[in-house]
Amino acid sequence: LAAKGRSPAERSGASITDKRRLILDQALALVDERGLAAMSMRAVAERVGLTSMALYPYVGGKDALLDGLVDLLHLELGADIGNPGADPDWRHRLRALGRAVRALAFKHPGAFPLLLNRSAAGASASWLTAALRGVLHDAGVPADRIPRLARMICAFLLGYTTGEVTGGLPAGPAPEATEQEFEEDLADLVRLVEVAVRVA
Amino acid sequence: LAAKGRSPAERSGASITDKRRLILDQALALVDERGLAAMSMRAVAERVGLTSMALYPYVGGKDALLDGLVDLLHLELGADIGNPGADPDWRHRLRALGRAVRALAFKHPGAFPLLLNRSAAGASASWLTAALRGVLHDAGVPADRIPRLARMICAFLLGYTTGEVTGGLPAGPAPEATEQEFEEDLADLVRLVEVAVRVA
DNA sequence: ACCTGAACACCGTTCAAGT
DNA sequence: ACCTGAACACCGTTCAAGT
Repeated sequence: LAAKGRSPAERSGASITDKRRLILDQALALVDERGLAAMSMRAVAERVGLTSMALYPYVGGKDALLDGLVDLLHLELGADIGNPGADPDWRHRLRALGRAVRALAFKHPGAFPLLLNRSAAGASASWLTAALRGVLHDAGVPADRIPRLARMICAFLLGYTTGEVTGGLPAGPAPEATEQEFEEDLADLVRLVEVAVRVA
Repeated sequence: LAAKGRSPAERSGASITDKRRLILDQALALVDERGLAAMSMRAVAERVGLTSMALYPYVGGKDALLDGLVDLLHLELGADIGNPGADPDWRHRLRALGRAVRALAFKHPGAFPLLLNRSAAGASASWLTAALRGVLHDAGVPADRIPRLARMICAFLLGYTTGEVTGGLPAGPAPEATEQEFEEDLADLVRLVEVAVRVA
């Protein structure tokens, strides 16, 4: 699954950081396939073609590895909605953001709950907040209300989608929200922002 | 810490289920004091005064024990806001609900994230949803919108407070929301409900 | 420089055996 | 009936040793 039998630091590529990334990618793939509980240092190492002790210089322990996965998820989220070519309609952008978060959750159901469970320290972590604040700014929300409202929406999106993926939200009849329900909920979110503008 | 040197099933009390509860209580206390990672079967057993193998008949494995903790949290939440003597003002009740959830999070920061991370299957899990639906009903939200809106608010409250307790929400300057910020956010939540009524 | 073997102190869980 | 001892297959992590 990893690159074919390459020797370490082959051909003097920038491999210190590349290898770290390779390990993180394989760890995420493992979590996607077999769940978070199956992600042991030994299992990750085997997937990469090493022994567990060899991972430590690159990812520094299991806890740090989990933080690395959180970073990876944030990066993927950032890539899914690139800043360039942004829709001028903030309503569209807010919906797109919501859909991107939800898509990430379903793509990585095992790892996604880490986002809300581990502190969002990394620089890439603030991407979602930045995007939300941009949306609120364009919506005309007064500047002093933007940080709090962005935080609220972030909490809602992560809580909602985490709940879908873990079953943590006591649902009605269906365990998961349907696509359509989610779209309606996004519409309510848009309305909340519109109210925040009018109240100003 | 547990009851003084009682023999098992002492005096033929209803001890099968009592002992289970005792174990769960001690497990929660352990998580409160030393964190979720420190909660091993062996550590819980030692706290109760048994060996780890003796726990299995009562709580049935570690995974089931964690589900038991989730149930305990839901029960505590239900007790914190008893149905009787409910404030007739739905706005007050909604705020009280939010504060109760937040208080629970800070009382059990280690265990609280389990609520969103594990499926809410137990009967006591639906308590929060039921209370929210009651609030929305009294607010005059049309019946067909209540389930979805209750789910949204639940997702928001759990996501928000989990994020506070874990640091999982990329915050602004301060890591945690202040009490006052939270109150303002609750006010926004009330407004969201008011909008849901008007749109009807 | 990069990796491994061996070892340590822990896990969750089982099952036969104790009282 | 209720509990334990011993054992199994795993963990995360360290460190001296290999190449």
